[in-house]
Amino acid sequence: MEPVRGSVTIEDVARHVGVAKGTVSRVLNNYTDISPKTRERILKAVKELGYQPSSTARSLKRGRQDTFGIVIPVGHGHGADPFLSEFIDGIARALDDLDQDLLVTTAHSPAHMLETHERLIARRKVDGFIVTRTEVDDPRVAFLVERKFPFVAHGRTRHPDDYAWFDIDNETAFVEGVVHVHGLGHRRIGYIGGPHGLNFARQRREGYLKGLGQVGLDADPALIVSHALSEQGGVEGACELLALSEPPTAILCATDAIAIGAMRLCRDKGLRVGSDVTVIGYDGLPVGGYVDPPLTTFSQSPQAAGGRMARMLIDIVNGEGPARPHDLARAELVRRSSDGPPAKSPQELAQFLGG
Amino acid sequence: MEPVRGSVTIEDVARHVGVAKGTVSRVLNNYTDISPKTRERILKAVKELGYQPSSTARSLKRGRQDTFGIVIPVGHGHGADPFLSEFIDGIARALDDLDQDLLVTTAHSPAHMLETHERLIARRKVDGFIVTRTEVDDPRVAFLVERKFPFVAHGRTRHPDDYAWFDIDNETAFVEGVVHVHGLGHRRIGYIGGPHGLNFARQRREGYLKGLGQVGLDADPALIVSHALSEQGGVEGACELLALSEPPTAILCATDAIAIGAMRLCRDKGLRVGSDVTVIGYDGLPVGGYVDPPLTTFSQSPQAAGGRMARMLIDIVNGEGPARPHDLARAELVRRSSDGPPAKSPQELAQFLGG
DNA sequence: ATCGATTCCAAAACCGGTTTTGTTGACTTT
DNA sequence: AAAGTCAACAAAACCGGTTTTGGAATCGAT
Repeated sequence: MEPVRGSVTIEDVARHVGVAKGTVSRVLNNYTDISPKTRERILKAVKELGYQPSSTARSLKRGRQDTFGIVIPVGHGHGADPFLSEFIDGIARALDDLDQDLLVTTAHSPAHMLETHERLIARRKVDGFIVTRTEVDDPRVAFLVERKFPFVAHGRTRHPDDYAWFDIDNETAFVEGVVHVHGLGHRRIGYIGGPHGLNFARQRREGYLKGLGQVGLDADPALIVSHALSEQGGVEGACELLALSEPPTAILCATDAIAIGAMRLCRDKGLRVGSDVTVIGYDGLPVGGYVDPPLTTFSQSPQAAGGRMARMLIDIVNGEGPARPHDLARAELVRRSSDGPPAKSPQELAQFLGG
Repeated sequence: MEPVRGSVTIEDVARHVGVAKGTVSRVLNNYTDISPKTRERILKAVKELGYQPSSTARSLKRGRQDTFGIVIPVGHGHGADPFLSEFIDGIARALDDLDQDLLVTTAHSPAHMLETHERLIARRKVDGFIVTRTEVDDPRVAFLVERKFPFVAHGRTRHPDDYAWFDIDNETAFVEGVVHVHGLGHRRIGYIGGPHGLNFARQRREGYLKGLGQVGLDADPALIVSHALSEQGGVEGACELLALSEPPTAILCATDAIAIGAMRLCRDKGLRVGSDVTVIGYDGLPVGGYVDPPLTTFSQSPQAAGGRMARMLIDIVNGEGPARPHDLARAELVRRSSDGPPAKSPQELAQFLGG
């Protein structure tokens, strides 16, 4: 059961030229102590024989895999996260330029997730990780920090100084969101957030509150609700907000999924989204362009984020630049059609819904 | 610049127990020529020291990487293919059980794609490939067949006997599609297809034609149009079909993207999709559930496909089962709301559109 | 008591690279 | 002319596993 070993090795090249294999290696790695003549002959032979070094052998000696890992969470049943696929796309593209590869693994539970990281480290399959969807107390981050294993996290945790991260300025985005709808004429502005455990959810809520302060509006606790980060959560959140005696005319949602659910409920109640009520999401998911009306949202270009993080990670692994780089990117408001000046006052809205 | 070599090696374990490292290896690989006593001691030490073999070293000797590769096409600008992300999800899940990993790479052109496959083979980073979105004359398939490198293709090419594939029975699905809308009462049934170069597009058209024969309808060449596999293509296709003097009341589309474009055009023309005109897609993309009305489509569960292909590939690499397994899965009609009995006859439709 | 067969394991070879160490001849230097 | 330098490469060690080879101890058979 001999494994297929058809490929040409460095030994073949060396024999073909009549030098030691170490010499071939030195040429290929741009050492300077080889005469130009020999160098040429070796390079020629390499091309002729179509030699490519075995990354396995090279890894063994150098202790580097030229591979990064990403572990994506997969739920029971519910499909792949559309954000992640574009994110991975961005990482892979950037890595292609850097001659690195990306190992993608799935995990179905937090424990399994940790286990997978551990396995990939122990088996030495990757040089670093890209950690997605960071939580406030993220066990993966804690684990990797403790093991001193290179990684870049997408999002900050409770202790953001301990490691490298790339994040979106969630807070500023929601400040802008509030200012934007305030500018459109809205005065009752609601917020549907997610579980407080998630860091970005907390930051977005902070931004919402800060924005209110900035435009001189008081925060009404009744206008702030928290639900699951899903369409269903959006439905429930909107339902709760619209049941108020003085309902909001604009609803800021922590994610696009929530916003889509909220929009659906509004429509079901007979409201025209974009005039009767403004709904704004966050994520910039492509699906937001397909819903009716197309969703106005904050976009953070998953591809760009992935690419940036890949480059940060390689710098870390190479020991270039700061050991724990931080990068805060700005989300951009993508105006589609789910926002607009309020067509009804909160009172009229309540009356309409009541009748 | 010494690379981090903190991890415990097989040598450490051997020294700790007082045996040769070969002996440790034999225990770990379940050889039978080690006494139970020694075996126990070694296993205990392995657990104590938390030893995990280096996959790199193991790969070097065994010539296997326990890694499969997938190269995904990325276009200029347009985002990641939502089908692919779920597909990858399915593969990664299946591989997790099989103790394999998945290397994901991107390619921005057919040439780059070939080059990437070649690089991964030459560098010996993967044991096999999963090839997505096969074309009728697919250079990747030709290349891999010629190199005799293990792979499983998603879809058949012109020479389907030369290699292993997993495919959806496109033809049968479209036969069913025609039978379905015929059962709803439609008699003018149109078809918007894609470029003939794509194998699945051809098969779907065949199925459409066969379905017409089955229900006793004549094929009208005017009802068959080909456009790009995109929303824009769908818009153009529907535009062409609705301009006919006797337009179709049902439109079968080769992909969901096309169907979504077609639906949009119908709505823009004032038609109610699901009653005035029936539109059916193919792919089962999640986005189909968000459009208005939700799209009726044929679904092929990307996850299931990915999982199945991963298992096929590992059998091939292990030399188990047939050398070139084939698997044909059935697509399922997911009825949402874009189909229904025709509310208007073709004549009424033409009149409505003309007026 | 001797021999062959087993059992169990040590020692060494090997995978294909990279890196360290050693060697040779040419070229300076005093 | 002897000693020291340097350029240019060969040879060997090494990375951490797996596999082959070989040998000592035990055992049963003759």
